[in-house]
Amino acid sequence: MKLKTPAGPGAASHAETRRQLLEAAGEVFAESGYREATVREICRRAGANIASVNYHFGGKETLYAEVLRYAHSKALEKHPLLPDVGTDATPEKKLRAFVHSLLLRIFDQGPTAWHGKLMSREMIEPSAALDSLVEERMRPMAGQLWQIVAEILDCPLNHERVRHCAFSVVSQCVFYHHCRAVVSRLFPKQEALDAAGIERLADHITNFSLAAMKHMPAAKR
Amino acid sequence: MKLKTPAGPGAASHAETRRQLLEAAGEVFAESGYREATVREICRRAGANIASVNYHFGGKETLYAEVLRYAHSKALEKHPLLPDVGTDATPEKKLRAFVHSLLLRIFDQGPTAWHGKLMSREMIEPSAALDSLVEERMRPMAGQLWQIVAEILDCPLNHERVRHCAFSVVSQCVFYHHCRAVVSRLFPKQEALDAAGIERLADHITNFSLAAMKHMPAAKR
DNA sequence: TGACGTGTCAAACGTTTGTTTGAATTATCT
DNA sequence: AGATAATTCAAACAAACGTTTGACACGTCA
Repeated sequence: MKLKTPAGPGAASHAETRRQLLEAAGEVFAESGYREATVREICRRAGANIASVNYHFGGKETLYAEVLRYAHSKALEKHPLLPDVGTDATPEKKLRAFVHSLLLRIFDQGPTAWHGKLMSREMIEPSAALDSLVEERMRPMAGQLWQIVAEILDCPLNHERVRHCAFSVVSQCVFYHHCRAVVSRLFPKQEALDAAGIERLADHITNFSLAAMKHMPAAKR
Repeated sequence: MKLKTPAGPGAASHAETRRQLLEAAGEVFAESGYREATVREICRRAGANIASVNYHFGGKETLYAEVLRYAHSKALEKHPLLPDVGTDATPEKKLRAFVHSLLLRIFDQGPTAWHGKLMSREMIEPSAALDSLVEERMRPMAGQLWQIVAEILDCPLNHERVRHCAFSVVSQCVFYHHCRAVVSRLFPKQEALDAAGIERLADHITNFSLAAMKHMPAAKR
């Protein structure tokens, strides 16, 4: 990897500049959204010239599409779909593992924390990239959860109640992330969601959902 | 209501122009977000001049704040917080009423369907207007829910568990709307959320949450 | 060395944005 | 009717945006 001296420009490689632009663009797009994000700010953070976006990607819109694909593959390589739970574990333990893993994925705060925010924006303003994202990443996840829930409920997999309860579980996981703007305003001194906070949140969601599924009134049909 | 002839303008009242601007702005802000929405498009839909936004509201940002407050009060007046339940009702019935009313507010599909979309955008991209909105509208709502939950849990109001469970209830309500892009892709023939569908969803969320709160393992502290 | 292709740079381009302006129009009151 | 304040209008404003441009620096091969 070649170091670029600030004063003497020039010798940075094609691929390296591309990568730095993608990383910077991911940050800025996640923070500000597509429209409010400016090419100037992206280039500033990437340490590149204003014209570099058009030179390397052809334009702002093409860059955004590339960033989504880049984020997708990065998230896949960091958080494999199948968590490490033995198939012989109790469904209760599987649910706990599923919830915890989902929370970790959502609240990932590494240097690439913009993946989650980018996806949140896709929820509200879906682009063409969401279709493949749902099919490749979310449908397998949903299938896993349904099997766990169906085991706990002792229901057939395609029962309506399985779907409802699975959504109830997922909804609690995504809530603190999606609505963090309101939550943090309601509780200014809310505990930071570090590893320990995520553990406790996972405990609450699991306990809440398990108690619910085991004691819900019988299905009407 | 007075019809305004395009050629000969004039006699629309101050309040009427304000209202039409608020309605048009609600639509456009919900469709495009704050940044992408243009004052020109808002004025075009309102049948008003480009300068009217600055004349009546002082600017785009002030208009947006007014639209948020307008949307919330309209939604609240259409679907009151706790409709037709007396203070002597059981906490179970109160919870059911709260959930149902919240769902109605979120999924309102009348000519003012932009309320929900507007709130979703505020969650992901909070503006300065969210602060007052949380304090004036959402904190009282949260207070009501806490009282109901505390009654059901038989806990003191400021117990951590009350807050967690209340969030679990709300999260289920907002999920189907917030993540509808994913839900509708997972189930292309998802049942439409008409009045009956909302009733059934309210039943599920209430049953799920009541069973959870009544049978959760005892609090650690 | 010299010519060529690649990547970077500062500057400028044309467009769109929110906002301002000053005249024109309307309503209200004496 | 005439005067005054309120409201609307077309036009123009400065700023910010994405994009384009032409010159410049560097590595490579003849």
